[in-house]
Amino acid sequence: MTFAPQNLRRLPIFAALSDAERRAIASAASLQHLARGERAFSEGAPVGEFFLILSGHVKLSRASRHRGGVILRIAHPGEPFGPAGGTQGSRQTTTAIAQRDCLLAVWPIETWNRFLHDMPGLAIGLLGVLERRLAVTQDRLIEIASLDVPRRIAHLVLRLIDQAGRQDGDGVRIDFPITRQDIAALTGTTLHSASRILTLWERQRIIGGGRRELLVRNVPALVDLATARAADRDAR
Amino acid sequence: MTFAPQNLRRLPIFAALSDAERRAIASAASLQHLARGERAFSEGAPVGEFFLILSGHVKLSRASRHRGGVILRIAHPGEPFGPAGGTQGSRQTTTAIAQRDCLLAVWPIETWNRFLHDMPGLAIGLLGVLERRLAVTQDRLIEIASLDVPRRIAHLVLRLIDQAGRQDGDGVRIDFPITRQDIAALTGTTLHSASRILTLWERQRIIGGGRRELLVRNVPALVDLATARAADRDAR
DNA sequence: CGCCGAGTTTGCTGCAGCGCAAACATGCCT
DNA sequence: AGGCATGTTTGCGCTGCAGCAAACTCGGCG
Repeated sequence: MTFAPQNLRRLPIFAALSDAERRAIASAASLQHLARGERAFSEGAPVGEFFLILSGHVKLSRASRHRGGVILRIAHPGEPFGPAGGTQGSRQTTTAIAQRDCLLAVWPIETWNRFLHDMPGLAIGLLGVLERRLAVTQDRLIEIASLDVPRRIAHLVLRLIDQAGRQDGDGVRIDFPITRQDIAALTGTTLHSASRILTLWERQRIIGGGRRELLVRNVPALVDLATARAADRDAR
Repeated sequence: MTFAPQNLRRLPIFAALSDAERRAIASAASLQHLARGERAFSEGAPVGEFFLILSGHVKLSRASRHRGGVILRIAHPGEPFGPAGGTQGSRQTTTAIAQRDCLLAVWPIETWNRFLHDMPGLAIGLLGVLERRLAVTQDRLIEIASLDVPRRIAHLVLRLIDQAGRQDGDGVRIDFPITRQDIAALTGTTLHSASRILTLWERQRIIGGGRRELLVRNVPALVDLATARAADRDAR
């Protein structure tokens, strides 16, 4: 994605703005490159900027004393991250790490807040984005609170397909690198449990891939695994 | 709380509005009573109204085939519920049940959306509310993903104190009725596990109360339980 | 081109906590 | 005042999965 006003129009966050407003926002942005593994900010750091992903994927995680850490979400191209709306909190609550090389649009937080107050459509757009984010977070909360580990992972993979799936020959490829550890941190389990389950599914030809890769060969089977009632216990 | 514009000013959602705007919003509302156990809407029903709690507490829950169901949040006086921002989704994703008798302000969703577009300050206010809600939901996600059951319950009780605590003689009382089942559904565990833990804490004089009641006698002890590293395993 | 480290697989063991079952308490309704 | 429904406690067995340990594999770097 190039960073031009006509592309910005396609983004939900900017949908309710006029062309002039989009141009003003675009021209106030600076671009930032982030290599894989680099971080845009760390947990606890003062909030200084508002970020929008132009290309790449950013992992937002929080450390937890027990377990390795939990991933709150993975942000995809076109999505903002950093201070949710810009209005609250002066410290970052998460650490942002690039899953792959990224190009980011960046605004100083004061500039962003000025836009937010001057352009009513921006608040509306951001409201929609936050609503959607809240809905996804709530879904994950329900899953983690009520499903066992295999079902949680099945739901996660389906969500990843939805957010970042790309048709690829005989299946759907998740188009950014993701480790078993990441999958564990996204579903509230351990690397070991996640690895076991994915290996099993690979043997069943439901998924494929390798190191840092994830390819879903049989989506319907995954849907079954995600939704089936306990009673179908036919592992191995 | 009476439903008058000068009281509305104190609510975060209306903070950025002018008096005239608040009056317009107030005069467009209708009032609705909800007895304990009654529901404002059910999961899957079409979204028709935007709700604001004037008094009482409303439980927002979602059924899940496994487990009894999960509580997404408990909304308190001054908080809106129903369609998050009003902009997305035509179906309710949760069921809203009164934890105790409630008085609600209600707007038809079209009216609410009109306000949202005509009053820039309203979108800003709602944005802040959603940000806060998202932050709380994320906290819960982290807890449930990384902490064991006793710690999750300790965190929950502390959060309840924060949201609905009222000084009461020798301790802090949660000022709405809440069952062990509710506590289980808020922390992703079973009634039985929750009961065991709370009974233990009652014997240790950390909490008290009875049927549908919760009184915290020793807050620092709870903070310890919530934050202590695994290593302090001194039950009984 | 071989070493090294990051990522992954696999086995084994123990236990937290779920599932089931049943008794019990307490407030509410008639 | 009694009966009933709702909420709570408690016991017990079983198991999913965390926790530890170790081997293995691939890709990249010197």
